[in-house]
Amino acid sequence: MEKSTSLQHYVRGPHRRGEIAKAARTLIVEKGYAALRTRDVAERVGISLSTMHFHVATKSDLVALVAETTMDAFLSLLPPAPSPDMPAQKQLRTEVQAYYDSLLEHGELAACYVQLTQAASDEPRIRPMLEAFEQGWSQRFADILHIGREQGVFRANVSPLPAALVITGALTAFGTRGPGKLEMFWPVFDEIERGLLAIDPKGKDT
Amino acid sequence: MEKSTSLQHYVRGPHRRGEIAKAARTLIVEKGYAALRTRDVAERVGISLSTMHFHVATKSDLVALVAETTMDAFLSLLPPAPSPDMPAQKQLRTEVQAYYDSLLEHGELAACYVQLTQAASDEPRIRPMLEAFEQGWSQRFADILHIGREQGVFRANVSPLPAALVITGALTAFGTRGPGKLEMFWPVFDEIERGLLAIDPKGKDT
DNA sequence: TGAAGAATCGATCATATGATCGATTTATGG
DNA sequence: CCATAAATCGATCATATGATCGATTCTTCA
Repeated sequence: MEKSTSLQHYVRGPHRRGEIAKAARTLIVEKGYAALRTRDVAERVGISLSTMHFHVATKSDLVALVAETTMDAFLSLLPPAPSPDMPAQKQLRTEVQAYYDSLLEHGELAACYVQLTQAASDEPRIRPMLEAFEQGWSQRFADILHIGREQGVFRANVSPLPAALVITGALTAFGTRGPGKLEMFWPVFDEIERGLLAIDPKGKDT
Repeated sequence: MEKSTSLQHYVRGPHRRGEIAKAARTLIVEKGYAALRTRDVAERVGISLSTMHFHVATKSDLVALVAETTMDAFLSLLPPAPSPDMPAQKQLRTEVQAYYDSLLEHGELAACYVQLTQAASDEPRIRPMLEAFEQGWSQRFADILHIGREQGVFRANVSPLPAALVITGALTAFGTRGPGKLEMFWPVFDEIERGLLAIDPKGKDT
């Protein structure tokens, strides 16, 4: 239990903030925001509580840092912005697939997002961030739906924004439920898609 | 600040547990489960911390008590169980209307439910309760959808359970968002309904 | 090479919080 | 009307937790 020989103490630059943010996110996902302890974060990084406070002054700052990095990471996983020149049904699938992949490969992000939602009552600073994120995400779906309606692939009476809220609402539910519950993901999306598609009897047009 | 003349101390019977549960629920809704303090609950009821512990031994017991009473209260607001002999579209509306009413008149219940979801990590005892509740609620919608499909009011290719998850997922999102966001409730539901209804060209049958 | 500053640590503080204990007060049945 | 149990309270404990302080070690660069 004695210190290993090669411990390279003393990390320079802003690297430690990244490590701290990551550790905090992991702990938030594992035990929930309510159980987040600055001590545990420091221990996870392998530094003392004091050092941790040196890099991130207060717990409030820590939460804000986690919120920033988490949502940035999430946004970087999204496909290109919706385009009127691409088939809408495919764009919808792609968008949802990206979310599904994020749940599989980066489940921490969605799970952490849910926790941050709870943290918002303690930390009003992060609320605007969360709202902007959620609104932006819904808008992507609304854009796709609008495009698809123009293209005639979706029902003519689709209301883009409400329909987008249906999608984000239904899919967000999978972020909260633990893994294993993911088996209903595609059945749920398929059901949504069936409800959106224009009835195209016999594939004839006009 | 001196004790009012007529303070009827000493409440007999199990009445205090009810008061405590109610106070705890209110506080959970106001400030979130993470900020729930046994002291605050006691103060809200108007008793000392010791008395509070006399009636509800531990904080864990308190949370379990809140979970029980909250879900019981919620269930009591639901309409009669789905019936194959009634028009499914109307039953669906009724079911959703009941939920909407509960959000308006008893927003504490849905809000508290969301908080209890978070509490589940600290308090494993309440997890089975929450799961049973959620499963039961989704099943009600699944039953209605199945009935409606048989009746021909809903698409023949509706999958009851996935569609039910779409509904509960989309509607649950309104429980988390604060009031004021409720204006999108019915547009969202109308969109869901449009996606479910069988195309009934010109209202002719067979 | 030798300040100067960046990074780290151990010790400690101040407070919050769940829980316990013993004493006291009140209602109730016999 | 009084003895017993239920209900209440104040004081206190034990611990958890965010934060601070001063000393120490390492890195950098002039």
